Amino acid sequence: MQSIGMKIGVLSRRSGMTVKTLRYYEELGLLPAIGRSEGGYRLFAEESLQRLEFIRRLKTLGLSLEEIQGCLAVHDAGDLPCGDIQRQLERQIGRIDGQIQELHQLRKELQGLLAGWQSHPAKDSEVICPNLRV
Amino acid sequence: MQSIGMKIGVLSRRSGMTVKTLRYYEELGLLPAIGRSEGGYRLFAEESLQRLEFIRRLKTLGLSLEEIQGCLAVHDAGDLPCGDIQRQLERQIGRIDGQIQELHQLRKELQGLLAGWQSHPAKDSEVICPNLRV
DNA sequence: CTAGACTCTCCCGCGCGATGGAGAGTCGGA
DNA sequence: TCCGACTCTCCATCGCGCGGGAGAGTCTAG
Repeated sequence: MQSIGMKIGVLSRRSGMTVKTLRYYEELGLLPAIGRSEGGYRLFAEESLQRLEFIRRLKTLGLSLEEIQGCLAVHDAGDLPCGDIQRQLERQIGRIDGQIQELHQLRKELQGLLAGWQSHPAKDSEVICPNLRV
Repeated sequence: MQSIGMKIGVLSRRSGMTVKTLRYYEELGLLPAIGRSEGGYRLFAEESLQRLEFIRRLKTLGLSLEEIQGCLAVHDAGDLPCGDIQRQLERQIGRIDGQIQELHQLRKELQGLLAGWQSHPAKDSEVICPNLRV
């Protein structure tokens, strides 16, 4: 007695992802089906559940589907993807640091403007908002 | 002798924004033209330059075109938009703080994972990456 | 008068990760 | 046999701020 794979609706309920999303992932190559039923239905292996947990986890960590696909390709080649994932996560920290920097910079600029803000400045026909001088 | 308005190419060169962008802004109602020439060309007033500087400034501060449009509507009603802009900038600071929070949270999570990362963990057929336990 | 610069409208595409719906086919239980 | 649940493919849409290009018309200098 061998497993013949589950249909997409079952995988959807067991994984908590929508049918649409699963088809989308399959289309991208993130989630290979083991085949099709006679009627043309996708059939998925049990391992698909692990795979989806993995995808979900890396997504919450901010990786793109493309990056996740890279990690899965290493896994599918039979290797432990840990090294690859480590590099991706380090890259992700770098991106986050960059974004935090930018946001701090922007926040500083906004704070500076608001610090000197005058609610009722003299009108100046040359500018739209005297506080911004533009 | 009165100004008859400038064509879009002139405004583009003087403002540093592309013709496409100017048409887009006009379509959104951000940048009203004073009319059309006989041949159907958009004609813009000198004030369009101030307006574009204003838009550019608020864009660099992270406001959406829709929010900017709100500020310009106040201006066009004859009022100083400073109060409105102040509220928008405060909102923007709030959004930024939220984003910074999220990024810090995510960074913390990533750091935590990488801190205990093992380059060559024992293989575990139940998971794809033992370091993530998924 | 003509070449070429300029402008017009209209429609498509991008990134990213999906979501929604139409219309058709498949499957299982009563 | 028939209903309803399920699945299929294909195509469109979202947000956001534009960019590209086709095909047609307009203006201006020589």
